[in-house]
Amino acid sequence: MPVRDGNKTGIPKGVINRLPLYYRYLAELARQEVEKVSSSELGEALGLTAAQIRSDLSYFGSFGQHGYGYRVDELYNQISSILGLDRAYNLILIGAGNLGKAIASYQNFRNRGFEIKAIFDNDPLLEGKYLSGCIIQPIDKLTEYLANNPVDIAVITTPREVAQDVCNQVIAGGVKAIWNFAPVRLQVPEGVVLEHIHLTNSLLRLSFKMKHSDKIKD
Amino acid sequence: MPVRDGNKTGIPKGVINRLPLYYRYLAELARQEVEKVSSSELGEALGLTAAQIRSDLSYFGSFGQHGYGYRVDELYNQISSILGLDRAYNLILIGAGNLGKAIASYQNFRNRGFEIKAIFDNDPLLEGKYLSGCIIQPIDKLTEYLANNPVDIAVITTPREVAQDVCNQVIAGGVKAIWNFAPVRLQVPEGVVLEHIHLTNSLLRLSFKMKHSDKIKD
DNA sequence: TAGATTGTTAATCGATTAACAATC
DNA sequence: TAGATTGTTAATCGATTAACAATC
Repeated sequence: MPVRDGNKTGIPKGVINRLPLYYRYLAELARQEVEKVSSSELGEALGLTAAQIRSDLSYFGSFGQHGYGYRVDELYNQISSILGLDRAYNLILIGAGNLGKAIASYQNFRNRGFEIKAIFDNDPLLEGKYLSGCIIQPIDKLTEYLANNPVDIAVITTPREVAQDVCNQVIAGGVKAIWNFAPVRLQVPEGVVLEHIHLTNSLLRLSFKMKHSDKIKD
Repeated sequence: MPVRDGNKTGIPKGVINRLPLYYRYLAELARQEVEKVSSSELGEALGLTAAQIRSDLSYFGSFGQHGYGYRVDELYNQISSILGLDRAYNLILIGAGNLGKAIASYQNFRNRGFEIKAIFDNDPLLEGKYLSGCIIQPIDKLTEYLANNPVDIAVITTPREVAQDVCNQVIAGGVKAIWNFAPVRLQVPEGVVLEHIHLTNSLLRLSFKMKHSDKIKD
């Protein structure tokens, strides 16, 4: 499995954004029991060039066959593995407000091996209630929980005021990945990975595009 | 107000992503009653180069003063206007499940002039209930509503199966902007703008980063 | 084999950064 | 005026695309 690039230069962000697209489209093809696909067919379907798809894949190895294309099931498995979907993840969720409830109830993640194991919230009215099969615990139980249970990903759906504090706590407890929904740029040390879903920024981009739709690239 | 670029080449995506950052940080500075800020101070705070900030702003005009920097309140107002926040928007929300409820209850948008005026859902159990001050209506009232009320933005929080169909309906009703939370790539005609929040893609990126944290750029 | 499509290199394109004249 | 910082051009960097030898 020759890899185009050592870990000197790294994987460009655009590649990381496109991998989930490939994954999802290949999942769809596999469901339809399509056997093979070429980079130009993939490009056609996803609005990308064939060259870009081949180039993206070549960061991770050679998965196709000259003159044939890619076997759908094989490429799907390879990309699943590249995305880290060949294992299960333990999640905890901090903040059981509306957004936290929505995420806890969302089944798409669970189906792919991301399971919420514990939920924390500071509201005494929520304490002891069940949400998606988890009992809601007060946040001062968080450190104890982290000391006794393996946690891969912390999902932060708290108000912005406490998000950084919660973030620091879970990092202190050894969590290495944070999925943040609070509207604040969290500071994390080297070695902790972070994905941010920022609803307001997205809405502001939409508003911008409405005002400037004539002069937007792409 | 000399603009660096006609609408020949357009505004790069990166600029659109950064404008909300500038907006939010300037709002914070204004709240703290800071009077002036330089591009290097902004860059420092946001993890960007001073040159990039000046370059981004120059797409829209010249807002600074040589030898001084930028007046916080003035730049804040200018960026607000660039983002289209100098007016109000009428929103409708289709899909009153967990995610729809979370968004309807989220006050951050309303404070900036984005107001949800109507909510639609196909579930007969929800019909007639109130959510954030709106009565939940069946989706077959949607076309009639669009014919009689101005709608700037449709928020789609339906299941993926019906999202494209709902999208087509609102576009047929004249809506020019769609904020999509359903896990599907919506097809929209020229002239309709689209912002997509894709929770699963974000989680897959996080998973990827966990597996490859050693070889990621930036 | 002939036809097709990969993987990869070279060429192109676009975005970021550095540098600096303009100027408050 | 001297010092500082902008707005913009030129240089650099990185990502995308085109081209093609390798090969199934």
